[in-house]
Amino acid sequence: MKMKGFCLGQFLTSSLKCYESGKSHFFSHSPLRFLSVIHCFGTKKSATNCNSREEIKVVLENIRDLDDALCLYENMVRMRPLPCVEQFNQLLSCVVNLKDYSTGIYLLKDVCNLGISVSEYTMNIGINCCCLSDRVNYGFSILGLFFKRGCVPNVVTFSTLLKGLFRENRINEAQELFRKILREGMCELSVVTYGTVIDGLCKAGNTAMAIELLKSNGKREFSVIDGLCKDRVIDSAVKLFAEMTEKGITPNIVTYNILVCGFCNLGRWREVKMFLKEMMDCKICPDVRTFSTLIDALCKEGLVDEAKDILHLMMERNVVPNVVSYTALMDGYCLQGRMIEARNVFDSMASTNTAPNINSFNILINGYCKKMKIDDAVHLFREMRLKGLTPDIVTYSTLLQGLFRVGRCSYALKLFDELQAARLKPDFHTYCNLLDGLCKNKHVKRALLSLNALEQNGELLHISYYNIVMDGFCKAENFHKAQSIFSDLPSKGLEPDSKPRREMPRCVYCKRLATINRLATGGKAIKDVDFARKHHSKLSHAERRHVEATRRSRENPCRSRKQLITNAVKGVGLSSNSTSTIGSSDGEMPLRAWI
DNA sequence: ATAGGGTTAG
Repeated sequence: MKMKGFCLGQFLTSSLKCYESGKSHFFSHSPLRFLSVIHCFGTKKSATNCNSREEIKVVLENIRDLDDALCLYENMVRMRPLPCVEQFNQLLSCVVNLKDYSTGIYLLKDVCNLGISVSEYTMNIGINCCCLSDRVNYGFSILGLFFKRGCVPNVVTFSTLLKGLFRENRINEAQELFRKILREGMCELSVVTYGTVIDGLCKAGNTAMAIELLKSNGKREFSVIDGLCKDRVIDSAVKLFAEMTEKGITPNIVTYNILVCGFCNLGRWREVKMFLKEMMDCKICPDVRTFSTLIDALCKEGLVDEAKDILHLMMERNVVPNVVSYTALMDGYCLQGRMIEARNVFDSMASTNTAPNINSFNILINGYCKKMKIDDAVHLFREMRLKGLTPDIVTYSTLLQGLFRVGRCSYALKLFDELQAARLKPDFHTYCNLLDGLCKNKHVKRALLSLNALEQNGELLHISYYNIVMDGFCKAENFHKAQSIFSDLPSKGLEPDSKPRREMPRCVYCKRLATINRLATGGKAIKDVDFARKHHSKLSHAERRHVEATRRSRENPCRSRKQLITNAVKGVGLSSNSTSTIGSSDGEMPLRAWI
C-alpha cells in the first residue's frame, strides 16, 4: 500500500501536473477559521442544543438549508468530547447535497483543523465537493491530504476524480488517469468507475473532434478527422463496456442508460436498439431515465409523435414520468412550433402533480418567443415567479431575444437592467442576444458602444460578439466600419473563426457549449483557463450555427431516416414477455404490441 | 452509520 501511495504521488506530480498547483490553491485560502463565517451565516436560527449522538442524528435528518447545516455544525464543534467522524461526514454530505460547494470545502478544512481524525469517507466527500464545483485540482490536493493523514485512496476516490476531469473536459488527463489506474492497479474497478469513464467518453464524442479541429486550425480536412473521432470515442466506450463485462463487473441500469444516451446523441439508432434489447434480455427494466432519454432523443430527431407514444408506453408499464420526461416532450413540440400541444403537456404536468421546474418554464418561454408570441412568454415569466420559481440567466436571455425579435427594444433593455439588478451575471448568450437584438433593430452603433463597454469592463471577449456587430454594420451597408472592427481583432487577441463542417445532434452541442462556457468563464481558479478560452473563441460560434442548422434539418427528417429510427425503438420490444419476437419483426410491431 | 456514475433549457 505504501508503494502504491508513492507511485501515486509521483504520478500526480509528473503526469497530471496538477498536484502541486492544486495543493497551493487549496491551502492558499484565507487562514481565517471557518467559525467566524459560521457566526455570520448561522445566526438566523437559534442553534438547537444537541448533546448526544442520537440528538445529532435527528437534527441531521431534518436539515433543509445551509443555515440548518451550519447551526448543527456550530453545535457539534462545541461538544466535548467531539462527535465522531461519521457524523461530521454526514453533515458534510448534507452541505454538498445542498450544492453549497465553497462552504463544503471550508467545512472540510475546519474539520481537519479541529483535529478530528478524518477518514477516507471525509476525503471522498471533500473531493466530490471540489469536482462538483469544477475544481478538480482542489480535489487532487485533497488527495495529498490523504497521504498526510494516513488514508488510502480507494475506488470511490478515483471514480470521483475521473468524473471531475471529464466534467472539466480534461479528457486526455482523464484517460491518462484511467490507464494509470489499470496499469498500476491503484485500486479495484467498479461498475461506477466504468460508468464514469464510459459517460465521459460518450460526452466527449465532440470533444475529440474539437481538439482535432483546434489542431487543424481550420485549414485541414475536417471531414476525415471528424469521421474518425466521432465514432472512435464512443466505440472505445463500447470496448470498455465489453472489458468490464469480461471482468465480471455486471452492468446495471445506469450503465445501460449511459450507453443508450450516448448512441442517441450520435444518432446511431441501431446501437440504441442493440443495448435496449440487451438490457431487457438481462432483465434490467428501462426506468424513468431510459424513457426520458428516448423521448428527448426522438424529439431532437423531430419525431415528437413517436416520443408521445413512448410517454404513454412508460405510463402503461407503470414507470411514472417525471418533470424531465414531460419537459423533454414539451421541448419536442416547441422545436416544431406546435405550441398548443406544448402547452397541453405543460398543463398535464399539473394534473399529475409534477411541478414544472425552471427548465420547463425556460423551454416553454423559448417556444413562445420563437413563434413571436411574446405576450404568452411574458405571461409565463410572471407566472413562474408567482409559483415561487426565480428566473435565472437563461430565462432572461431567452426573453431578451424574444423581445428584440418583435421590436420591443425598450422593454428588452429594461429587462437587461433588471437581470443585473437581480444580481444575475449576463453570460455569453445574454450578450449575443443583446448585441444581435440591437443590430437587428437598427441600433448598430449602440451595439458597438455596448461591445466597447464589455471590453472596458474586462469581460471575457468572444469572437461571436464581433461577428454580430460586423454583420450589423454590413447589413447597414457601413462596410468601412465592419472592416475596421475586423482588422482590430488581432489587437484584442481574437481570431476570425471558421464555419462548421460536420453534423452533430443539437443536444451534444449544447452540452459541449455549456462545458466550454463554464470553463471559459469559470474564473482564474481553473488552471487551463487559457486553453478553455482558446477553445471557446474558436469553436463556439461554429457550434452555435450548427445547432441551428441541425435543428432545422431535423424538423422534418426524411422518410427513410424516420423509418430507421422508428424501427430501432419499436423493434426492441419494450415488453417483458416479447423478447423472443425481437429481430425478425423489426419495425413491424405496432406500439401497442409492446405491452 | 458516513463517500463515487445516467435524463430536460437560451
